[in-house]
Amino acid sequence: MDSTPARAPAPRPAPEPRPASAPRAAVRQDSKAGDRAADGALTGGVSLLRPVRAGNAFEETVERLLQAIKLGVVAHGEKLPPERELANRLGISRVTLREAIRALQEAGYLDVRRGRYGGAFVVYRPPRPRKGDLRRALTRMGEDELEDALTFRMAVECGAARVLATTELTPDRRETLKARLAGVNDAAPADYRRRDIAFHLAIGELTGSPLLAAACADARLRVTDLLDAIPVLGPNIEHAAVQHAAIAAAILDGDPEAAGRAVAEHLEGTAALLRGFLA
Amino acid sequence: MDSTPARAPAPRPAPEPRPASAPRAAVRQDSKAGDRAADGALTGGVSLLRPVRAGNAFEETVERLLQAIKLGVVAHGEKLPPERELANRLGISRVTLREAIRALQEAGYLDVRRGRYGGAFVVYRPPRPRKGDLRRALTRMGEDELEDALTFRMAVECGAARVLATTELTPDRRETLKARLAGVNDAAPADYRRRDIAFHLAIGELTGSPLLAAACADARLRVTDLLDAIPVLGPNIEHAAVQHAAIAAAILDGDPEAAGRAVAEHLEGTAALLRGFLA
DNA sequence: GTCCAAATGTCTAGAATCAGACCATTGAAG
DNA sequence: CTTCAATGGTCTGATTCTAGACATTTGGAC
Repeated sequence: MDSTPARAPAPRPAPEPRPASAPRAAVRQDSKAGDRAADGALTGGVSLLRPVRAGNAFEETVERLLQAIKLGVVAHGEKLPPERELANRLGISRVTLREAIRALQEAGYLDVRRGRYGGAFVVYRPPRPRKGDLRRALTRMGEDELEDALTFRMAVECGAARVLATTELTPDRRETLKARLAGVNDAAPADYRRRDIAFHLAIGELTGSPLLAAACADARLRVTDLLDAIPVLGPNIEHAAVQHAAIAAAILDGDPEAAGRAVAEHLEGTAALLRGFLA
Repeated sequence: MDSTPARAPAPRPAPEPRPASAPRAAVRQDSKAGDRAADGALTGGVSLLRPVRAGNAFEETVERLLQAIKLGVVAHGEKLPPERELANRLGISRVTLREAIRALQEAGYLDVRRGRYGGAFVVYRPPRPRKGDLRRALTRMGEDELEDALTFRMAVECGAARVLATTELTPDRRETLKARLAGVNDAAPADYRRRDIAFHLAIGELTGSPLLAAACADARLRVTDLLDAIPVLGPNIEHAAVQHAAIAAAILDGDPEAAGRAVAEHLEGTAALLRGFLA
């Protein structure tokens, strides 16, 4: 602790649970909404006048990198892109990026080595879930937020699957989808979640729409902590395998409705699983 | 041009067209994707290592407010919330917000009055579209980006409709949906777009998921400039009315598949209309 | 007519962020 | 063993953004 850098004397890589100011009230049904529905002001203000930024650049960067690590986008043993390039891609200055990396390093997610062939290597494996993890994770995000995340994910992934099933897919892309499906089924237990994520993200990415791909990734990572907190059980895996197969089949068949339905069923199952562990 | 303020000597409320560096290649099909599909690195990096922020706070704020105005969330003659409150909701400092408001004022979107009952009043009506507007709007965003936006919107709105049709709706919410539908049908031509937007946004908002509502708003505003650039024609309105009715009916019926299909058809129509004007 | 509340307008000090130049370390190639 | 290229490490000055105090304007209530 000799030469403390300019800022962030105690950076918090796991951003403290937000104040969550008001006590939550399940899905408030804004009763005034109906009044001026026909022609008055739109209620849209709620969605448009929301915060422009989620936090300062440092916090958002830590969050992003942590997501990339937890989702397995950069797997254990791999390294992040060089600082200069990464800073560029993230649209932030190198200084800020380095602060974020340092925070993740101190939190034990990264191992930074210098010199040629150096870099920021990921040293992190999803921990075996322990009892109480789920409760703790839920406390951090709140019930409303969970419902929000689940609903969001349902909509976005169903939509993506539907779109993908409508698209004329190149052989390349068909292969990718099949490979990802096989990947999940072949996965060792320790790697299951990562492969599962890969399959789900593929649906978004194969549409060729960066916006949609980003939305799918966003939707998924909002439930990562929760899902990481429940054990991967045999029967669930088998159940999921059937559903995954149905999703892939519907997409490859070019049947949008079936694709949407299959995804909905699958995610409904996941949501039920989560709720089950909470009850 | 006498007393130039501290910063932003020439704030650009309509952000200059991004460099769009490389010549566009329609939906690049990344042929390397298949290789490591099964177990290697996810391609997800594309979505996760994207820019953390879209610009500086000032630019993003201008953009947001402009969207709120163009989407009609704050209609002509209404005023924005007080600066302090708005700055709070947007999560930025009052100084930054004021700069954004000033820029919009100088660009002729807002009329700011002080004193009690003062505020920033919207003085803007969507201009009558003129020939060439569409081309110009498209030049600003690029073809890839247009396809991206259309795909994104398709997925998100279909998903939202599906979710909404699955939900048990309160009478209140059913009424809101019906009212918005009626609103579009009753609209004077000048107000048509605003009411149309209101109907579409309602689908997202009624799900009760802020994330989903925001995604729907985001999806819609990415095509606002384009849609504002094509005239509102009688036959199209009638066609849209039928489709709107089908969407609402499917949702109120609780038929997710029909809802998804109806939205897909409607948006396909809109997309075709756009492409038609471009061909 | 006076007062007051609600709004915009102004200022300042300090923190966060940036761009870019330069230094230090490392491991491979020659 | 020397050299070199790729990488992380450090520093600095300028810019942007923030928080909060304080000033001014306005129109209604009494």
